[in-house]
Amino acid sequence: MKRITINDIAKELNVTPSTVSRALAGNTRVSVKTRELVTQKAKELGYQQNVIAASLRKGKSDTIGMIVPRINRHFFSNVISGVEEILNPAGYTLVIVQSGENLIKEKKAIDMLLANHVGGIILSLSVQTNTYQHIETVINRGIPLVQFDRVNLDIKSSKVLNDNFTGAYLATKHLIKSGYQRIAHLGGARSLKAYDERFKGYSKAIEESGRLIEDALVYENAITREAGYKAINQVMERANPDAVFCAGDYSALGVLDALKEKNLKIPEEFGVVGFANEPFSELIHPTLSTVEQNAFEMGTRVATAMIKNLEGKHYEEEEVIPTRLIVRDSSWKK
Amino acid sequence: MKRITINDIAKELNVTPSTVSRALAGNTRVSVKTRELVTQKAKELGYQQNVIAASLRKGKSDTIGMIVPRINRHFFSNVISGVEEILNPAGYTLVIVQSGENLIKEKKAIDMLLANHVGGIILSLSVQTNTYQHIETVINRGIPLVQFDRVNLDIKSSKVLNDNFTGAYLATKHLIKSGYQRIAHLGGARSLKAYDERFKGYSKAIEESGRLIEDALVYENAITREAGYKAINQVMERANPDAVFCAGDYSALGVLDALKEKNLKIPEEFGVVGFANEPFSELIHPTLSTVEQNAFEMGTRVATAMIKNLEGKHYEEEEVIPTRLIVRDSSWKK
DNA sequence: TTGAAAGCGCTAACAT
DNA sequence: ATGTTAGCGCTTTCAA
Repeated sequence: MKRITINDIAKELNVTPSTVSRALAGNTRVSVKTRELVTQKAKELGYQQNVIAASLRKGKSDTIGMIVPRINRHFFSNVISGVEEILNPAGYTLVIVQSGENLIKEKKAIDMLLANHVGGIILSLSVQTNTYQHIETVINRGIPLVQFDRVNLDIKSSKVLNDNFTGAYLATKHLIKSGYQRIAHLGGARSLKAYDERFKGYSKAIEESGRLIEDALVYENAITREAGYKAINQVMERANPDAVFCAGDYSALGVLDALKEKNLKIPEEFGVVGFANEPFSELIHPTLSTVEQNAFEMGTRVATAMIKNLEGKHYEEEEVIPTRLIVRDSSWKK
Repeated sequence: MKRITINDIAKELNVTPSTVSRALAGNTRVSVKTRELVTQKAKELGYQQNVIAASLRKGKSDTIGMIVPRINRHFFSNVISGVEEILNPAGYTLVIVQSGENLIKEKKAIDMLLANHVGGIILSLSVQTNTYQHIETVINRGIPLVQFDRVNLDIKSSKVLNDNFTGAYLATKHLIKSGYQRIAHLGGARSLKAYDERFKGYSKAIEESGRLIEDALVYENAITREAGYKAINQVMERANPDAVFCAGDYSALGVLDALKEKNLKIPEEFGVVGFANEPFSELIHPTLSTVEQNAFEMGTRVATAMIKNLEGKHYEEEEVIPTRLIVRDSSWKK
């Protein structure tokens, strides 16, 4: 079962491959008649362009590489959907690779994508990433880069970010308004800007209310359910909180575990707000107040930025996607 | 910033590109010394193979295409992880495309992958798919195909399936043993084998217990939360069930909504078992009994089957991955 | 408006 | 053990 090439079409029509190539590309320097003839014959023979050959010749491809820490996270899989929504209709193909939150795998992923001559790379850094030469390589090769969510600000590229600061600020302010007095914060690794911003949003709200940031109320690096459970227990022992803003829904889950164990009433005796609006957050009991990140929209913006880069070059805007507080049963206090 | 090619290496070393190519491929017909020289120079110059050129020349590539209905489903994203786990270390690259449960997008995805000359295609059919020429095309092109989960049995290819039948059988049997009398079933589209098998497993267990399959207790095509809610309300009106086996966790969620609305005690007055072990199933209240599908393992098996196809050709085994009943609070009755 | 010719970077048959 | 040569399928100058 040999594949049909432009040469086959050329022979059948007694023209040259060049003409066929041009006709197929819709080049107006080919007569309308010939173009029609070619298109029709192509369809008749079941011709399909050999993208590989084309991109070898052109030195670039319409394949875009995307590196994410994990594909099975609600946030990332929705960003991916958003990216595809824009990229596919525009004629681009998306290759997705997982770094698994691992620097070495991230480097390999970039190597692989470069070896495959992708037209551009979309990247969200792994937690581990603390060295950036592999990313500079992308820039140096002149390949468009769009960073999102977990970005490195020093690297020159388009960036699409969540408004983590405002999300955290609103969440904390909401806890304050609800009447909670001693509001704790379970954060993530502050080396990542996303988590640092959430901490800053928390701090701003606390300070605005005329209170002090107490170190004893803040716990860094607790983003899993287990870590959240342990962290809140420690904070409760040392700082007597009556509410907590968690930098992630999973740690909030751990907090709920601990509170139930202690038979504390939620939200009457203790308020909880998470971050990310994971699907489970509205399914658990009590339903979890949280911050929505608009992952899908982020994806569409990322893709749009990539296309601009691909077309015009040197589009280095930094976009911020708004976040939105969702108040549910874990924090609303009459 | 020009890329280093084998020609550059060849010139520097005063050998021919062929030698470099062979050396890089580890061909033993090149002297050990030359091989070392080449490898070192390649590293020195920062050489990176141009995969595009290689695969144009070889007429095939190490890129494997994978088409799934949705990437943001727990099951599929975990299958993907499993596939990557095997494929990446083996030197293959995975391109993931979503069909969005849409036949037209599925066709386009296949076209795209074929145009990109992928070495093989991994596929799980969309719900809509009822025509199969586009898949035959893959076979006719001689490109290895591995189907998983949502497969078409008439198409000749490797297949990896869940043991839906046994999962459903065990789930239903568990409800029977727990003492429930009138066990309903909310199923999916029976045109998909997966859902048909679940229905059959349910039927077998019911019959074995000496009861009859009552049409009024069975509801087809309810796999979302909303559909589950509506379906169970209808079934309760017409057939007086005291338990239900749902073909999916989402419909089970809808069932729980309805039961809570009616103030029925779970599991005392009504038992529920779902299917898929979605992450939320152990987070909701009551925790949901369900059937685990071992998505990750399925992925590793799929990848292994693909590699066998890639190497030996015509490996058309049909593998079945065991499922496992997980009993939680929604069904255990003392 | 079309053709001729070259070449993207690599591999593989066929020498030597 | 290495070199020569040809060509994968396409695009793109340059020429006509």
